[in-house]
Amino acid sequence: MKGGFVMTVTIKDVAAEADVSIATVSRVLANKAGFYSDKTAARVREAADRLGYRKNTSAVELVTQKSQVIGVIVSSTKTNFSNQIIEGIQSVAFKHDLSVMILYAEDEGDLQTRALRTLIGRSVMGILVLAVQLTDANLALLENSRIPHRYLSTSFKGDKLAFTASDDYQIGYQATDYLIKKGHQRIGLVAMDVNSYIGQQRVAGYRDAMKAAQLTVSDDWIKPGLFTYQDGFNAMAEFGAEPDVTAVIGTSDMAAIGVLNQAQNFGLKVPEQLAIMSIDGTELVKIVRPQLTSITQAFYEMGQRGMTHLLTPTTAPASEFIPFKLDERSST
Amino acid sequence: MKGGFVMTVTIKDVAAEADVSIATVSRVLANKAGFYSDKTAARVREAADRLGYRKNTSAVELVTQKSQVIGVIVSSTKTNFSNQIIEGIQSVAFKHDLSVMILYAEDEGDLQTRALRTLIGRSVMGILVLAVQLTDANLALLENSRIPHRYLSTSFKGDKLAFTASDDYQIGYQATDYLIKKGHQRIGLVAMDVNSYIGQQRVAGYRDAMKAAQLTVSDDWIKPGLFTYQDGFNAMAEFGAEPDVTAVIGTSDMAAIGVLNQAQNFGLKVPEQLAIMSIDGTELVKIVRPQLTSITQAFYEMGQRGMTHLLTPTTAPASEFIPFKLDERSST
DNA sequence: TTGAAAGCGCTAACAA
DNA sequence: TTGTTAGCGCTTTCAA
Repeated sequence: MKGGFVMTVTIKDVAAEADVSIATVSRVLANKAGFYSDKTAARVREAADRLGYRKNTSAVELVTQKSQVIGVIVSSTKTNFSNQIIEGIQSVAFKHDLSVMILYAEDEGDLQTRALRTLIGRSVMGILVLAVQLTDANLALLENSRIPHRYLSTSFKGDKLAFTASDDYQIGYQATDYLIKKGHQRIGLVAMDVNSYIGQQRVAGYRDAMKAAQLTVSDDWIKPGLFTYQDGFNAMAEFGAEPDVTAVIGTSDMAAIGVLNQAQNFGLKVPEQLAIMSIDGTELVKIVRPQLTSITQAFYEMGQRGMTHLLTPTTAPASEFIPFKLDERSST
Repeated sequence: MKGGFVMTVTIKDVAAEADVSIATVSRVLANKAGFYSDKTAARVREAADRLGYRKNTSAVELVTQKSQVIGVIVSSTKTNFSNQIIEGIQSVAFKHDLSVMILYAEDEGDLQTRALRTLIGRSVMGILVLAVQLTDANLALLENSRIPHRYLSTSFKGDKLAFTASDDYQIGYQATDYLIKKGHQRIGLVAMDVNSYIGQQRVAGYRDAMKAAQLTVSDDWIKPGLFTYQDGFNAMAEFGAEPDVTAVIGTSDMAAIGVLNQAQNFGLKVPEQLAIMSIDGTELVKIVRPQLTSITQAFYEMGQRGMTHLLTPTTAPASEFIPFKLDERSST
């Protein structure tokens, strides 16, 4: 009460100060409406304020056996659009008074395991896995955790795993179809990770669109990578100064910009001599010249909807695709 | 033991399984070396594995009165370089077996308060405030929290607050000085937030460098903003197609790119008719054409060092500047 | 080297 | 509407 150094003030102190029991304090502070009178509530809140009381989260979580935290596992490298998704997540979390705990991991086992264990150990109330491809072992770890979870910006075959993502097959298909309608018959597709389901789906969409237009695909129009700027740049370097294709789809914004820069290094006019389009549609496509036509994914909404579904498992669809759009700009 | 549904396994179950007391289990699992024999330890660990035991973080934190979590408050808008800083933080956190909890906030009171309360309520062991400018009330809240904390990528006058940042005065000075040495005498400085200490310092450095070269500054060479692409773009629009300046410093990469694009819209040749340089030096400066000369900040290292200092308060300097470098590219 | 037991701060029966 | 009390799962004296 008078002592020199600051003790942490507990519910007990507040109870004493307000001259009620700790149970009452607990009820008031947890807003268990109906279980206390207004006067008491006021007294308690005043006392709490006066003492500078802060609820001890660990204690609450221990006794309730759950935490008001949503865990997000995100790749640190593919963070170009992750921010937008996370903002969407945060916006919903804020409304529900939840905290968001973000952990970085890669497409690599150790960090994933570590992140997962951290989250599971904290009994977070939900886990969102954002654009990272879990190893089989970690997938099992998560699935067995009994913690509600959902994958964002990653889709899976079948309906075992719940995800909220863009339909990458359709992305591949429609990007290609758009270019075909523009008159292109020889189209490159570059920098996707063909070991990922996303990459495979985009390729499949691309191939089907070509086939639907009765166009034959040459295998070296397809140049894999890891969605990076450098992969796009290198892919274009392989196409050369007199490319066999008249249009190239970069499977990420950075990749498409890589293509663009290398094309310009070759002296190719975009879009006259080479059309380029991009998949993602972050702000980056607007800061390069010419601005890139893009498949624009609704990342913010993806975060919002994924988070919302995580919180309402009963009404949520098992999995869901978020619509994307095609924004025509100056590169096609 | 046999029942259909999975109960959460506690230290007690492990103790029974290994036929020791819970105290022993606790000691083994907390690696209190010297307080148990090797055989016992082995038995305990086996039992824990067999049962799939996971330590309950809330319980640990409740009893030890501290958590193995570092809280990071970050702006969601200025996230261009935040990722790099966060990666630096994570790398150190990983080594020390700490979790990092990232909360988004803005230069706006409510979200800040919320984020701060969340962190304080969890008794995190440290807080890193990353490039967000706390309001006075929230500054007080944090300072009074008794939780170790540090500001990253933000500096302050005086030595009250501990920070790890770049020396923005020097950044402003050296960027300007470099252009002067290149022969420029009329230099613009655009898009910094002049309400922020960072912005003020950069302007001060700029002015002093000009003065040192006996150059007079015209006030409309200085065009404030919020470090955004649009601010850079607009600033250049104000300079016009026949700008009064021969060089412009964008106070962020995005701002500088805005300047670049508007300059090119005017048909100005860069760097021949207008030199442009950028402050930050993220990957963005390399994907535009021409590539931008930049003051390159060591963000990753900033995160690493800031985090390290947070963990070793006794040996850490009160505040520290992280060296930056000047990378000459094609825009000057 | 091990065990018994107290207690971290809080919630939630149960009673009153 | 309020109070009493039994834990939540763990760490840490204290004793053995």
